[in-house]
Amino acid sequence: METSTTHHIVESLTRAIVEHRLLPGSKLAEQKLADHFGVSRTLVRQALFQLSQNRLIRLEPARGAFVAAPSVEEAQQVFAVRRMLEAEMTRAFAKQVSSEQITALKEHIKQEREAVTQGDITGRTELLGDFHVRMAELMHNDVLAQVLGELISRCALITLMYQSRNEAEHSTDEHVTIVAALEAKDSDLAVRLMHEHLLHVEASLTFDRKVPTQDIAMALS
Amino acid sequence: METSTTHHIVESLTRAIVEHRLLPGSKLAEQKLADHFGVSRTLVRQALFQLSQNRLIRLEPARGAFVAAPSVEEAQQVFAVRRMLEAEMTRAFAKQVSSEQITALKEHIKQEREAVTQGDITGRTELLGDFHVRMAELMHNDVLAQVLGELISRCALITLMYQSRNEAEHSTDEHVTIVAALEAKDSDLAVRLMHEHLLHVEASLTFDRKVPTQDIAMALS
DNA sequence: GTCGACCGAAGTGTATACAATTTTGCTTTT
DNA sequence: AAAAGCAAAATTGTATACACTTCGGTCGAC
Repeated sequence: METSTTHHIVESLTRAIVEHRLLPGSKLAEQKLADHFGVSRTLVRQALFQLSQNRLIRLEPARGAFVAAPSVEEAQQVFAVRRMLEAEMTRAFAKQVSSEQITALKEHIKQEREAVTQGDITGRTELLGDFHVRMAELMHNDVLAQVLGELISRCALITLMYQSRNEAEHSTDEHVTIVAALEAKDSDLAVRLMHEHLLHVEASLTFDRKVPTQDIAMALS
Repeated sequence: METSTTHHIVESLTRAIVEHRLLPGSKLAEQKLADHFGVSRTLVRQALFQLSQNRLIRLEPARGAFVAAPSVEEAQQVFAVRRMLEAEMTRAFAKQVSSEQITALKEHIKQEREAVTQGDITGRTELLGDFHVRMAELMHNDVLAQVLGELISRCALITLMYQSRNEAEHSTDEHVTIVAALEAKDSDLAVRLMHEHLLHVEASLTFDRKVPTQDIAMALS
């Protein structure tokens, strides 16, 4: 089951949504998508269902699929969960940190900087989030990595929508200080820095509301 | 989108899997399920996809659906994440605890006891897990409640498989002590008790391996 | 006697057809 | 002119049809 065609559709729509070519509230009509991708509605429906599980779209019975507009409350709840989870993750990480792990994280940060300086907005947002997932992976806890990944992608819409370049740079700087604390095996400091980092990211999100609607064919070009 | 027919199929299969009428490894053939539920393969496939997202089944491309057999490592990782998350949840809960919340938790524990004494194995496992979700809900953090719910259902298979009545009673007792600590606003104690509670639950799981395969029609009766 | 290839049955993957529901725009009524 | 009603068009929900892959077994070669 589950071919790669569906996956391609999911990826394509995800990018379109996350890059705001499809604005929150836009209707995603099945036949139009099917025509665009040159497949049947069957595959489109599979993809839409998958996207709904990722909270990127909302499925309304008998009415169709719409690009999700995550609420401020939801984003705040996500960040509350992340603070709980990642504070403890950081503590556990510090307890078993190795030089290879530090090297890997530093390497990741290098990529972040590159994306930020190049103005690659989608890439930098993804990389900034991946830093946290990377930590989980380096601890060899796949479940943790996956849960974190879901949480991050869950408010990717909001994060992407409202993160300025300055804030992205600030995030990378904070990643650097966290890694430094980890390298020094100062777990209390690392935990505190991670906690504050997440507070900063949440605070940097300016919770405006934008207008919905857009043309599908245009957005997917 | 998403009607209630598929939901019924999901519920029915979930019960069957969780109650071990369908053993890990069993093949779930689409046409057989469709016949059994009196629907087309379309709806069965929707249900199977949903179940795969819940990790209750595995979907292998072009081979079909099989009841999942969560590995020991995965269960341990899930518990590691739960300890991280729930320790901090407990701390946050203690900081804002109200008498209504305590009452609600005590009421929940009463239900647990009832299920345990009546030997309602499925019910008691569900209620024992729901205690933790209930805490999240009482904090008005839906995201937290949902993430926790997913984590718990993710190893429901294993938990259910290997939890004896004695262990269930022990869990309820520990819930009582946690609530008592919360009521006394002793957050440090509550956090420690929760942490130990989760260690106990994990330790109580005897990680045997059982044999697979079973007849679908039989299992769904 | 064992290994390998081929053939048929069974099962999954995708497309299409049909039914049921919602949406839309026009007509009618007040 | 605004609102309500109705019918046609569009869209979603479900079933079926067909293509393609996998699985099992038999037959034949070595």
